[in-house]
Formats: sequence, structure tokens, C-alpha cells
Amino acid sequence: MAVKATSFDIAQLAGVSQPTVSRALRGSPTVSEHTRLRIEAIAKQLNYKVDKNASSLRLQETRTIALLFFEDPTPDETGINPFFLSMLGSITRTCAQRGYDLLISFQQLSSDWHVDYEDSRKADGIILLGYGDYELYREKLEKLVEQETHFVRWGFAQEGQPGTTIGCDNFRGGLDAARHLMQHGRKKIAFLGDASSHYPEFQDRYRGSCEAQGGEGIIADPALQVDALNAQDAGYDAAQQLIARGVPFDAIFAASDTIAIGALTALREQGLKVPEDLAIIGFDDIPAAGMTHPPLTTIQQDYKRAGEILVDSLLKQIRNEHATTAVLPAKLIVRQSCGAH
Amino acid sequence: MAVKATSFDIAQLAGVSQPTVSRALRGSPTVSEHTRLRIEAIAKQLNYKVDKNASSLRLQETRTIALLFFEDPTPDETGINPFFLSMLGSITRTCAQRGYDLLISFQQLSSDWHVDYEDSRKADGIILLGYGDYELYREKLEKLVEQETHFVRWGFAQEGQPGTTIGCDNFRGGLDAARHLMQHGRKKIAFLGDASSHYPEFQDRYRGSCEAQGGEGIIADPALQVDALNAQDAGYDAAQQLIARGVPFDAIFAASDTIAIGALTALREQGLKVPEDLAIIGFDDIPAAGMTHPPLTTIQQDYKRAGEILVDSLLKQIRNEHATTAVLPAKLIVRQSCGAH
DNA sequence: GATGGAGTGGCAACCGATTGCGCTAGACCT
DNA sequence: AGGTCTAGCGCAATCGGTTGCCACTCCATC
Repeated sequence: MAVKATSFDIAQLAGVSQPTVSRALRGSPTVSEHTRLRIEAIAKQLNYKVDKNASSLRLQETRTIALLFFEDPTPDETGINPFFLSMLGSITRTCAQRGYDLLISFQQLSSDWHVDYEDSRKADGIILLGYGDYELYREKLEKLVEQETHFVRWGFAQEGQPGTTIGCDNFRGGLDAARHLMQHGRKKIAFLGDASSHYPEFQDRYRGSCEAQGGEGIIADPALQVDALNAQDAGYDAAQQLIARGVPFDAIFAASDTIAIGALTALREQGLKVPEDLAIIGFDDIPAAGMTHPPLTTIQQDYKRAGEILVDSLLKQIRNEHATTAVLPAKLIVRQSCGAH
Repeated sequence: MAVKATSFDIAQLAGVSQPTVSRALRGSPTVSEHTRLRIEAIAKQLNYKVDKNASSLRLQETRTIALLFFEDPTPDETGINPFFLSMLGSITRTCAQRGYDLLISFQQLSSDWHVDYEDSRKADGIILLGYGDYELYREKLEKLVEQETHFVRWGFAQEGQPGTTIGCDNFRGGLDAARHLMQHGRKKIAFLGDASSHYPEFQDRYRGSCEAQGGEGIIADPALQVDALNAQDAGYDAAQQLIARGVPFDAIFAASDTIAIGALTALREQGLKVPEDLAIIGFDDIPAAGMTHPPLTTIQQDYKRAGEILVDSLLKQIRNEHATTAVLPAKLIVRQSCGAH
């Protein structure tokens, strides 16, 4: 039985025409119940499944969503940003619940992904996931809009940006993190993380923390900010650099948990105690955040809800309903690295 | 330009027939270079992409692989086993390199996934990932073989098991872990992890560690083994139970890093020092393993290589070449929790 | 008995790309 | 000039399911 059953086989066994089989299995009211039941029984017996390619070709609809993952600019092969992995889990589940298949793919910013999915009818819509300066691919986003491709993007929502974007309130998260530190007596908060436009999300978190410290402008004290990509070793290096500068500070706000964890290692090596000597707060609440020593206080992004909203917002677009850009709240998770309790 | 370009559009513009367009774009030698270049130029200009559904339908080949993820039996929603997430990353990359799309899906053991992918021609083959007693789905595996579906499974390779399985040498890993502990002076090694057939992998790791301790049989000392599912809280509970038993031991071998990390927390709460009072070794080398305090010594499964082998082995089957069941080596990664150095 | 309407289901076109086969024109040979 | 060969390309069938339209049957109604 290496040969797959088709609707013709069923039709023959049931003594009806092939279109009747199709109608019966799709529940068309023009097929009598008696006939339908007979056809369904035969279909089950033959392990018949509708050929998705034939169906999609005819219907011009694939019931599939493509998830495009943009690699972090860091060239290391060690793995994927844990936060995005968690989100991936949520997106997968949501798609399954909604009856959609999920196609996933890792992309380089440079390739011509912007035409490769909906154009080749692999998917009805696209979810874009990944950090990165969206100016780098603004053109491609605009092309997507122009082509009327359905897509949603996770990330920093900027005025006048093409398409629908779902993101978290990075500014507010940064604000809350810094406020929390200050409420617990910290005066000088350093920021570890790229503050250029490379990671607009990081920039926003930084701006939030500056605001909490009373600085209206974007730059608080450049001596207390060290660039770091989103990786552990980058966090490690950044913390070392910061200490080497000799500028006094009593707290660190890291742009991501990954950076914070790298920094923790560096601090331990330098003999600094967390949170006694130095408080530290991260961002994301990745699974590892609760396992560090001390457990990391952080700003949680609700990946579960984020995944659902991304999928549902995309499905809305596919159904030609209007989907709006949304900002999800960020939530402070107090553990021990911040020194509150 | 909401309407997608088809090969007919190109044909008309190029003044040739539509089949010629298809041939030109596939590089058929029966089309002159001159014509081909002209067609290619027009195709690029129109943003033409071959319709994947039409192509798959005609070719009876999708150039897509389906990855089926079986949820851990633990009903918690917290997330996916980190080790499998890492593997997922590797599989994704490998598929991309080989020119295949990847369809992913979370499954319940109970559903009828076994007919849903290749039968509906969503994919040319299937990768099965996830722990679990394969006896629970042996019937389905046999059905897959009978249907001549192409598939590979990650996990415990057992004699006479249907299909191709790629796994890691769990027995040897357990052996190495226990030997390492004994070489550093530990005498009584407890095992945290389900030793029933529920996780055959865990069982094998346990058997390896028993062998290292001189026990030929499967059961070493039942008092030093505590069941635990693959989750942090299960590890936490198991460690507490173990201590409550009052049986002396000086080392723990945890069936997975996740369990080990949970156990670490319990030990710390009990005031036990690692590695001074108690050595501990995990399994998997998940990303978090290097970040615990103390950093966790563990047995590494090479997820990168595993992903590549899974994909390549599946592609072999798809090309009707023979693919063999393979066992990958497990490697001891010495950090600090074992007390060596 | 003719007409009408509802209930069923068949016919054939269609989605877009692929490919076996055959046709044509020019090159080349005798 | 007539014949053969080949490069280059078109014709039409095909993959399997979907759907608009039409045909047929059966029973009720006038």
C-alpha cells in the first residue's frame, strides 16, 4: 500500500463520482447524509487524506503560516536567543489550535525572503521575529505592504512603520527596572547593552531607565553605558569594561537576561557580591533567569500572550480584517539579584 | 500588483510558450541560452516565484520536512525541553542548507499524526522528536513503516524497533558520569530520574551508572533512586525526597540538566554545599548548565551534529538510499558541580 | 397526466507547473 | 536538389481536489 488513496479511489468504491466525494468530505449540504456517511467510512478505511497541494492550488489558500527568524547579528553558532525560542513554542501551539500549519525558517537579512513565501504560495502570511534595526529592512517591509502580503512583525513599533507590529513596552520596562532599583537605594545605574539603533528595543529600554533617573534627554551618563550585543560573552566583556573604567556605580540594568548572566559571571570573578555590592536587573525573563545565583530580577515579556497575539493578528489580516499594532505590558519580576529582599 | 505573476504572464511577455518558461527556469538544456536569459530577466522583473503547490502537485514531491514534537508527559505549559529546542535550531539550519522547508508541529501521542503528513503530501518525510516510551506508539511507527512513509526518530534505539532511530549513547554517558564521580572519591551515587520504561533514555543512563558502580543487574540500590519527570520542580521534589530518606550518599547523577538544576535549588535550601558536601552531574548540557551556581558538570549531547544527522538520514531515505540507525557519543563536560578541580 | 420544485449528484473547467512526444527550420552531407 | 540530423520549442496530458452549472429523479400539486 505504497500508493496513496485519492478521491477517485473512494468514488469508485462508493459508486459515486469523484466530485461527490470532495463535496461529501467538505460537508456540502448537497450530498445526502446517507451518501456522506458511506464515503466517510470508506475514506477512513483507506486512510485517505486530502492532498494539501491540490487543495491549496485550487483554493489559492494554504492554511499555513511562515515564521521567519532573523538571526542575531552575532555570528556565533551557539544558539538562538532563548526568549525567541520560548516565543516560538507559543506560536507553534497557537497555530495548531487555529488549524494552521507552521513553516519555519532562519533567514539572513540580506536574502530575498520578502518574496519567497507568499509569492510562492507556501504560506498565507508571515510572522517576522528577531531583533535588528528595522531601517535595514524597511525597504523590504514596504515591498511586502506593496505586494499586499500579510505579515506581522515582533519588535519595536515606530511611527509610520510599514505593516503591523506587535511589541512589548520596552520603555516602560526600562523605567520600571530603574525605578525599582532607585526605590531600593541605588543611585548610579549602569546600562549594559547596545544603545545604538542596532537594537531599537535596547535603545528604548535604555531611554526608560534614563527617564527614571531624571534625565530627560536620551543620554544620561555615557560613562555608565557599555555596548553589548545580545550574548553572554558580550555581557561578560561589557561588565569587565565597565569596572575597568573606574567610574562608581551601584547597580546594573542589563538590556537582556543573556547579557545580565554574562555580567554576573564577570562580577563574581572580580569578587563583587550581588546584590550586596551591586544590584542587577535583566530583561526578558528567560527560563535560565530563575536559575542563576543569585536568581535574576528581571522584566518579563509575556511570550505566551505575545505568540497568541502575533498569530491572531496575522489571521485577522488573512481574513481581510483590520489588525492593529499593539504594545504589550512588561512586568517586573523580583527575585534576588536586585537586593529587594 | 496584488495579483501574482504566473509562468503564463512571463511566456506572453517573452513571446514563447508557457512550458518553455518552465523549462528555462529549471535550466533544461533544450532551451537556448538566449531564450533562457530573456525569460530569467522577465521573471526577476515580475518577482516571479514558482508556485509551490502546483509544482509539488505535479512532481509529487514537496521538498519539505515535517518535524513532529511530542510534548513531554508533564502537563505543564512552562515550556519545551531546552535540549529539544537546541536541537530544533540545528534541524532548522540543516534543512535550510539542504534546500528543504521545515514544517513544525506539536503533537499529542494520541492524535493520528501518523497519517497526517506524508499522506496529505505536506512533507516528504518526518522527524520525530520527544521523549517517551516508544511502546506507546509502536503501532503507529509500524504503520508508518507499512505505509512506506519516510521518517527518523530521535531517541532510544532498541532492537527490532521499526524505522530508523538516531540517538545518543545514553548508557555510555551514564557510565562515564558515574566513573568520573568515583574517580574523584565518591562512593554512593544517587540517581534522580524516572527509571521506568517511561523514559527509556533515562533508564539507560541509570543502567550505565549502575554498571560503573559494579552492579551488573539493572537495580543497584533502590533506596538511592528517586523517580522524577523531566522538569525542574520534579528535580526539586526528588532531591528533597532523597534527603528525607536518610540513606547516606555523596553524589547525585541526575537524568537531565533540568532535573539537576531543580535539585541544586533543593540542596541549597537544605544548606548542603555543592560540590563540597555533595557532587552532582547532569545530562544534556543545555545552555543553562553553564550558568548555574556552581556551574554544572554534565554529559553533553551534541545537538548540532544530531540535528544534521537526523536531517541527512531522512533525506537519504527520501532518495531511497539506505539509512542506518546510529548512536552518537556522549561527552563529559567537567565544570564545578562534580568537585573535580 | 402535465407541471413544478426540491433533493442529488454528474460534467467539465480550473488552479499552475511539469514533461513526453512531436513538429519545424536550418545545418550539413552526398 | 534531396535527404538526414539536431537544436529549439510548442502541444496536450497530467498531478488531485474544488465548484458553477446542468441533468435527472421523485413526489406533490393542479
